Amino acid sequence: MTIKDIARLAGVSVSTVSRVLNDHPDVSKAAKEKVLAIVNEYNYIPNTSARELGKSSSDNIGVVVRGMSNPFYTKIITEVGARIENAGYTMVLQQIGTSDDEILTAARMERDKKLLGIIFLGGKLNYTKEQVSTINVPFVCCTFNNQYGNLDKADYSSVCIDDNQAAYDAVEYLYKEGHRRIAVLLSGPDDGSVSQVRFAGYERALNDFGLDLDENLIISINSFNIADAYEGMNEWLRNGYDFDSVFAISDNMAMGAMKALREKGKDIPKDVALIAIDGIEASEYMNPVLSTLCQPMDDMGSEAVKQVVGLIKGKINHKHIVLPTTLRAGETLR
Amino acid sequence: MTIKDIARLAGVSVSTVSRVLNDHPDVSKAAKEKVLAIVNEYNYIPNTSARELGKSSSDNIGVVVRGMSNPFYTKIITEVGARIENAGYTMVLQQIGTSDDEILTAARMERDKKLLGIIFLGGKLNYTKEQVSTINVPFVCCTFNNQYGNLDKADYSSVCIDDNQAAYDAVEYLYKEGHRRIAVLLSGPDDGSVSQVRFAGYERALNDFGLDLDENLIISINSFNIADAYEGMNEWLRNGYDFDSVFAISDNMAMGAMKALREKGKDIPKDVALIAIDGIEASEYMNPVLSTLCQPMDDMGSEAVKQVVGLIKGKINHKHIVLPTTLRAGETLR
DNA sequence: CTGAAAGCGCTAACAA
DNA sequence: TTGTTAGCGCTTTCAG
Repeated sequence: MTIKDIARLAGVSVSTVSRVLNDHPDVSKAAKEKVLAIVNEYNYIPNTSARELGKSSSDNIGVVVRGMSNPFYTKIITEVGARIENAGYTMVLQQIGTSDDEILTAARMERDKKLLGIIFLGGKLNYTKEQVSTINVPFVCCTFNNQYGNLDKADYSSVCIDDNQAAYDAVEYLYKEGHRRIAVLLSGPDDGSVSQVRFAGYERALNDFGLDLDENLIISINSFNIADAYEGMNEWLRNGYDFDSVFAISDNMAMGAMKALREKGKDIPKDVALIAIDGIEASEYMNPVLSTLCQPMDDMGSEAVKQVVGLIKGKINHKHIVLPTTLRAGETLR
Repeated sequence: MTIKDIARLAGVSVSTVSRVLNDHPDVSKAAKEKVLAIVNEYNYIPNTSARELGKSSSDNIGVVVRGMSNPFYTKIITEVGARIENAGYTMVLQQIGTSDDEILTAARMERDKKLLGIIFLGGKLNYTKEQVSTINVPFVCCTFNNQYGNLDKADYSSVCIDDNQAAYDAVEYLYKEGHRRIAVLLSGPDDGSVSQVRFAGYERALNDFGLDLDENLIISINSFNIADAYEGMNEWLRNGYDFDSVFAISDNMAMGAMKALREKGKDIPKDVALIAIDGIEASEYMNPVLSTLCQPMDDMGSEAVKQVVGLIKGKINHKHIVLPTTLRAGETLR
C-alpha cells in the first residue's frame, strides 16, 4: 500500500494525496474527504523513509541522550520536549548506549532527519574541533560542557551547573558539620568525565579547608552504577580506614553506598554523614532521605531549548549558561 | 555529500561505493581502499532514509517499549538486544510514551524498517483483532498477554509470569505470617492493565483464605508512579483504617508507599508488612530491602527472542509461555 | 484547486 | 570485478 495506490483508489493524483496527508491548504473539501476515507479504510501508513528523503527541509530539533535508563535525564527530556513543541518545532529523540558515539549519532541524524539544531543530553567533556566538524547545525550541550576539549567557546552552547563548585559546596557542608575525614566516592579520579570535575572540586575544598588529600579516602569504582557503587564501597570498607563522612559524586552512587554502610552497621548520619550531587527522584525515597545538591533539571531543559531555538533563528550567539544548584537537606547530614 | 560525490571523487561508480559500504564481496582491494579513503577524508555518512528505502529486505527485529524510563525493562532490553544480535539479526529499538499507540508504532516500523518480527515490551492487555490486523509480521508480547482482548491464541505469542497467581502468592505470604488486614496498593482495580490482573489474584486469595474484601483496604492511585504512590498512600493513611500489611502491585509503587508509612511512624515490617511484585534493582537498595516476587527478566528476554526468531524462520508456531516468579525475601516481611 | 514529472540518496538487478 | 539504470515511496516545483 503506497501513496500511489491511495491516489488510484481515491481517483486523484499522488500530489493531492500528499497534500491532504500533510495538511496543506489548497485542497478541495471533497478531495480531502475522499482521500481520508480511503486512507482509513485501508489503514494506510506513509513510509517515513520516503517522506524524509523527499522532503527538502524540516522543523526537527534533535536530542541525543546518553544512557537509556538514566533517570536523571527523564525529567529534562520531558521539559525539553514540551518546550520544543511549544516553540513550533518537532523533537527527534535518540537514546544511545554508553559505548555509542554521540557525535556520530548526531551527524547521522542531522543528515537523515534534516535537523535544524541539536541538544546533547549528557556526553563527553572532551570533544575536539575535528570531531564536531561533522556537525553543521548549532548544538548545545546540556548538563555538561567542553572543559577537557578544545572547542572554541563561540562554536557551541552549553547549560550546566558548576560541577567543581557543587562538589566544593558539598564538601563544605560536611566540613562545617565538623567532619574532617571525608571520603569521596567517584567513578575515576581522572576518567575525563564529570567525575573528574567533581573530584577537582573536592580537592580544592580540602585544600581550602586545610585538609590533606588522603589517597585512602578515595573510593574509585569504574562506573556510575548503583550496584558497582555498592560493591566498591563494600570492598573499601574492608580496609577499615578511618572516615567520618562520604561525598558521593552522584545520587545513584550514594544510594549504592548507603546500602553497604548500613550492612556494615554504620548509622547514617550518626556514624557516617553522606552528601551527593544530582537530586534524582529515587534518592528522595531512600531511608534516610539522601542529602544532595540538586541540579535544576527543568531550568536546564528550558534553557537548552531557548538556546537552540535562538541559534536556529539566528537571533543569538553561542552562550554558556551556568545554573545554580540547591540543597535538598535530606537526612544524611546531621 | 552523497554516494554520487564519493563515486566521482574515488573514480568509480556508485554501485561500487555501495558495495564497499555494505561489505559486499566482489570488490577489488584497490577499489575498496580508494573508496574508503575518500569516505574517511570527507567524513561521508550515508543517508539512512535512502538506504532503507532502496533496500528490498532487512534483518531487523523491532522492539517497542512502553515507558522511556521504566527500569523494569532495562534489563530485559539488554538481554533481548544481545540475543537478537546473537541470532544474526539487528534490533531496532523504539521507546514510546505512555500516551503513544504501540500498535501504530509497530505498524509504522514494520513498513519503514522492513521488520521481520516484533517484540512488544509492555503494552495493553486488550488488543483487538482489528487493531493488530495492521501488523503483518509475527509478534510476541513480553511481560504481558492479551487476556482482556479478543486475539486468537494462534495469532500471537507471549511470554510473561502468571500475574494473577503472583498476586495470589504475595497475599499468601502475608496471610501465612498471620496478617488478616491486608491492604492492596494498585493503579486501578479495573483499568485494564496488569494492575487489574493482580488485583484479581488478590481477590482470589482473600476468598480462598476466607477473608472478606474490604473496600477500605483498596488504595487506588491512577498511575504506576512512585510519587503518586507516596501521595496516595499518605492520603489513604489519614483515614485511619485498620490494616496490618500491604500488597503493592509493583515494586515502584511499594517504594513510594514505604516512605509514606515511615513518615507516619509505622515500622516496616513490625507494624506493617509489605510485599510487591517485580524485583527491580532499585528496590534492593531500599531500607528495609523490599520483599518482592521477582520476574525472571533475563529469561523473559531470551524466551521472547527465541520465539520471534523461531516464528521468523517459520520453524515454530505461536506459543504462550508462562515463567515462574521467585521470592526475594527482603526485609519487609517478618 | 489539481496533476505531471523531476528529484531525494541509495540498493540491486542486469549487462558487460 | 565493475558500471548502468531502474526503482524504493514520497515531496515539491511548475503548469494548467
